[in-house]
Amino acid sequence: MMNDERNSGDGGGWARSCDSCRSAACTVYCRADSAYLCAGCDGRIHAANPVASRHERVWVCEVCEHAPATVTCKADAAALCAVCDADIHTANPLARRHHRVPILPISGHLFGPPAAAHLGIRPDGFEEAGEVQEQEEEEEDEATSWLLLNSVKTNNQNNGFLYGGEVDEYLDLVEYTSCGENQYQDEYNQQENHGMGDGSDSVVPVQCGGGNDQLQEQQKQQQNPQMEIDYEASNTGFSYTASISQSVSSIEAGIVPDATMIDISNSHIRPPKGTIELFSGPPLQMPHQFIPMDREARVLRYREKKKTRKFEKTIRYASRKAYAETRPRIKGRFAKRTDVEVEVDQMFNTTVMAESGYGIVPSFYN
DNA sequence: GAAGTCTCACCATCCACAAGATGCA
DNA sequence: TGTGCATCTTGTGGATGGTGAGACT
Repeated sequence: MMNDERNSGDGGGWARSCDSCRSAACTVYCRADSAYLCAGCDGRIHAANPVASRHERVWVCEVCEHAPATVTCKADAAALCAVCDADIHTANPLARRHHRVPILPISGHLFGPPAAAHLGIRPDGFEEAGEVQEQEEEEEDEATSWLLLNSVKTNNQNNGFLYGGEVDEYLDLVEYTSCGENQYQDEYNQQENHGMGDGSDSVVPVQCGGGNDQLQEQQKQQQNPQMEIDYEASNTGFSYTASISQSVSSIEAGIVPDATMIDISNSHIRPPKGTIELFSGPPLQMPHQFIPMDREARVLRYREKKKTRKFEKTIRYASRKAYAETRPRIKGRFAKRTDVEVEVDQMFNTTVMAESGYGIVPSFYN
């Protein structure tokens, strides 16, 4: 199993397939075995015995997905191979300022978001000893780095977002935990069990980086339900949005060249914690007519993706928003309702209930 | 120092959720 | 009487938006 050389795996445009199961895309490279493994096989093989569990593995490069990562870019929060690192961080003087550190090998069980692992954060949420102080210093460098990059982007035409640049890659981690794992699951469960807009405090799937685009996309998905897996392979790989019956940032679809489109929705599997079972089923079907994506396209997509992320406020409870908007205020602060207002409110509700037969909880589904 | 921009705390109310209490087989 | 399950009650904390104050450019 010698796979050290780049692009020696499967077709150039696709993520290298797992050397064990040959079906899923690899996520880690085991140095001891000289093997590229998917998360499922990695967990299976390296949990088999104590010796195997000590094998040091590294993440596969998040850009090309074909070579073991050699460095972690703190600013990008991404693990990159030497070639991608050179490509990305020699593009301009500001990119060269990104703080990169040699990739930290992973040992033991590989569960939990990759970001936490390759950023030196243990799965239990605690940072590794001795890294806290160092990270404080690094954070300053990062801030300088991406802020400067932002200012440059401002001069470019591709901007308009408050949080462009490098920091969004960190926020991807938040997205993953708060949106991918919880929100989407919750939404799916609610839709599955109750349907939309059943009058309760409905969760509004406004956006997780996609804004209204995602809402529109969701509506499309509801019209044409299907299981879909979206993985932002070129990004950090951690903003992994495994969604059922909804997904796919239309932003991506808008900017990624056609030649790369197929790859977007299929080329990847880096399942984070709790999602391995979800993807351990039948391997993804590769389309018969896929167009290989070269490195340039990947790097381009990687960069474009970072530029087009949106971070708008997410309204989780439309009813609360409605109540907040109708609530009396004093200098912007919520004020207590007067008795008169309460009475009027009750009268109104009584009238409505008499007419419709049931109460109404405001909901903002359009 | 002035002007413009940005960030954040504040407030009352609603509701999801968890824990405890209760009833029944 | 003890156990397990379902239902009800209660308490807690998060979410919500407009405004002003302060920090910052």
